[in-house]
Amino acid sequence: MDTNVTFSHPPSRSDIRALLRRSGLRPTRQRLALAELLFAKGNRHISAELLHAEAMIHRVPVSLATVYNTLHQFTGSGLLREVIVDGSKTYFDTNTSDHHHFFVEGDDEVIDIPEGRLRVGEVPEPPPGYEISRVDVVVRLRRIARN
Amino acid sequence: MDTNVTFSHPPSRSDIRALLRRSGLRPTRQRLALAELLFAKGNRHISAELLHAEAMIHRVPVSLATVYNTLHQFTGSGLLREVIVDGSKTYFDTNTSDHHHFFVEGDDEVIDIPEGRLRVGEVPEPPPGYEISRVDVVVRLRRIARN
DNA sequence: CTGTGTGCAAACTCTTTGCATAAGT
DNA sequence: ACTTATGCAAAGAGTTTGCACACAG
Repeated sequence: MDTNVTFSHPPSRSDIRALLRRSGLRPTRQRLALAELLFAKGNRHISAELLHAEAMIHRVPVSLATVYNTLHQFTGSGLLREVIVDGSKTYFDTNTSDHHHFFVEGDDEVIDIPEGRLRVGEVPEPPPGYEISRVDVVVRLRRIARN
Repeated sequence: MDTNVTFSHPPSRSDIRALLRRSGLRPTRQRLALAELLFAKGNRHISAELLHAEAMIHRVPVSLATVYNTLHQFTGSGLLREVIVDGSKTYFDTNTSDHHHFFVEGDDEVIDIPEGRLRVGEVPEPPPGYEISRVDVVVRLRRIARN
C-alpha cells in the first residue's frame, strides 16, 4: 500500500512520470501538469476548485471535471490523502503520512500538525463487527481577537 | 454558554417549551415538534434531510427550509452541536457534551464515543495569533469483511 | 396589532456523470 | 489501431435565500 518514494524537491518532470507510471496511471499532459502543481511546493492542502484555478493561472488547459477525476485517482493510488475538516469542501493533502490537522475557522485554512506533535491517548475499542480504519484529529482554531 | 439542564426523558412538552423560551426562541408549532423529535429518543445524530423525513412520517407539516433554520438556531443556542465527519452532509448531535465520534464509512452512521473513553494526549500549541476553539476526533470504522 | 417565523420556489455551491472527441502507447 | 483520458454541458445532492403569508405574544 505504500507507493511513497523520496524525490528531490521540487521533483523533476521525469520523477513525476515515474511516479504516475508506478501508480498505474498513464502520464497524460493533464496529470503531469497537475502532479507538478501539487508536488512542486511541498505539502499542500488544496481543493479541486483551487487547483483548477491554479492550473488556469499557469496556462494549463484542464477542465474542472478532469481535476476532480485526477484528484480521486491520485488519492486511490496513495499519492494524496483526503482531509475532512469542513462540511462543504473536500481538501486533498499531498502529505500522505500519518498526521493530523489544524483548521482555521473562517478562512478555511488547513495546516499540518507535524507527526508526533499530537498523541491520541487511548483509542476506544470499536463496536463488535467493526474495525478502525483511521483516526482523524482536527484541532479547530480561531483568530485571537486583537484589542 | 451552558444552557443545559436535565429533564426527564422523554422530556415533556412543557419542558421543551421552557427550553426554547430559555434559549430566546419562540416556541412555535414547528420548533416544538422538531425539538420533540430530536430530544425524545436520547442522543441522536441526524441530518436535516433525515429530520425532515421523520417529521413527514409523524405528520408534522414543516418545510425543509424551516428544518435547516431550526437546526441552525438550535445549534446557535447550544441545544445542538454540529458534527463534521463527512465531506458532503452535516450532522447535528443532540449530545452537546464534550465527546468524540465513531463514523462508519459506507453507511454514514455516527456513533458517540462516551466522554472519557478517548483521551487526546498532548495537544500541540496553536500557531501564534490563534487559539484552539475545539478538538474533534473522528474514529473512522469499516465493517469487518466476513469470509 | 406588531414582529418574528414559515413555506415555497428559485438560486447556489460543490461534485459527479454521460458521451463524443482527443491523446497515449 | 486500440484503449484510456479528457472536455463539455448537464444533472445531482445538499444547503441557503427572498419574499409573501401566517402565527405567537
